[in-house]
Amino acid sequence: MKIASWNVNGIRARIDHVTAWIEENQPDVLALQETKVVDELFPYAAFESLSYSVEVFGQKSYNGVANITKNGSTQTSKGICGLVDPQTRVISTTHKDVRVVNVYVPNGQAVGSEKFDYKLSWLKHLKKMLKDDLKKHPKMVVLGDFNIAPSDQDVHDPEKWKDKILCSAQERTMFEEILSLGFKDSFRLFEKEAGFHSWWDYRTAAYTKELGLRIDLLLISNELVPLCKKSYIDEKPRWLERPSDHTPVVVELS
DNA sequence: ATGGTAGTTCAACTA
Repeated sequence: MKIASWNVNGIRARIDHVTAWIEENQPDVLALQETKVVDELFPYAAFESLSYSVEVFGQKSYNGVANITKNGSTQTSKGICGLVDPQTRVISTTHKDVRVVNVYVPNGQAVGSEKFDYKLSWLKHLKKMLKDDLKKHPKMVVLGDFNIAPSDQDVHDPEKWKDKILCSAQERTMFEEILSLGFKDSFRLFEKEAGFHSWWDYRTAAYTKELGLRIDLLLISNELVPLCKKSYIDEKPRWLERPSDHTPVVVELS
C-alpha cells in the first residue's frame, strides 16, 4: 500500500500538479493539506475522472484537508474528537485495516505568540486522540504537515533556526510525546543523514538556495514497522512552474 | 538587512 502526503498550498491552484502526480505515482491514499477551499467548491471531478474517491474537510481561504483514495475508504472522521476548533486541520479514513490520520498542524507563527499557544494546545488534543485511536487501530499512519522539524538534522542551518518556530524545544517535546504513544518517523527508519527537506519558504527563494526543513512527516505505528518497505521525499514537483512550497512525501507498506 | 513570495479574495490574512 502506497500512502502519500502533500501540502499543496491551494488545491485549485495546484490541481494539474496533483492529478499528474497521482497518474504517475498511483498512490492508494494521498493526504492533502492546505486545500484552502470550502467543500462545495472542491475540484472533485478531477479526481473522480481518475477513479479516485475524495473525502474533504475544508474551509474558506485557510487550512483544509482531504484524503484522496484509489479504492475508497470507510470510517471518515473530521477534526479532533473532543476539540472545538473552527480551523479544519484533521481528516481520518480507514483502508482495509489501516487507519490514516491526515493532519495539518498549526504553524504557530512565533515562539511565545498566541498562535504558538494554540499550536501546543492543539498538539495536546491531537496526542489524546491518537492515543485512543491507536487502541482501536493498531495499524495507523499519521501523516501530514507537522510544522515541526523533529531534530536539527532536519534543518538546513540548525544554528540559524535554533529555538525558532518549527524547531523549538516545546514543539519537539510534543512531537516526541506523540511518537512515544507508539509511532516511528518512517523516513528515519531508512535515512540517518541530514540534508533531506520537504519545505522551502517562497519568500527567500529558499528552494534554489537549498534552505529547507523536513516538516512533512509520515508516522507509522509500531505494528506497521515490519511492513514498511520505503519512506521518501519526492522533490520533483518542487521544480514545476508555480509549485507548492512543499513536496510530496511517500511511505510504502507491504 | 524584520525584507522577501504565494493563495485566497479583493484589503488583509496566513504561511
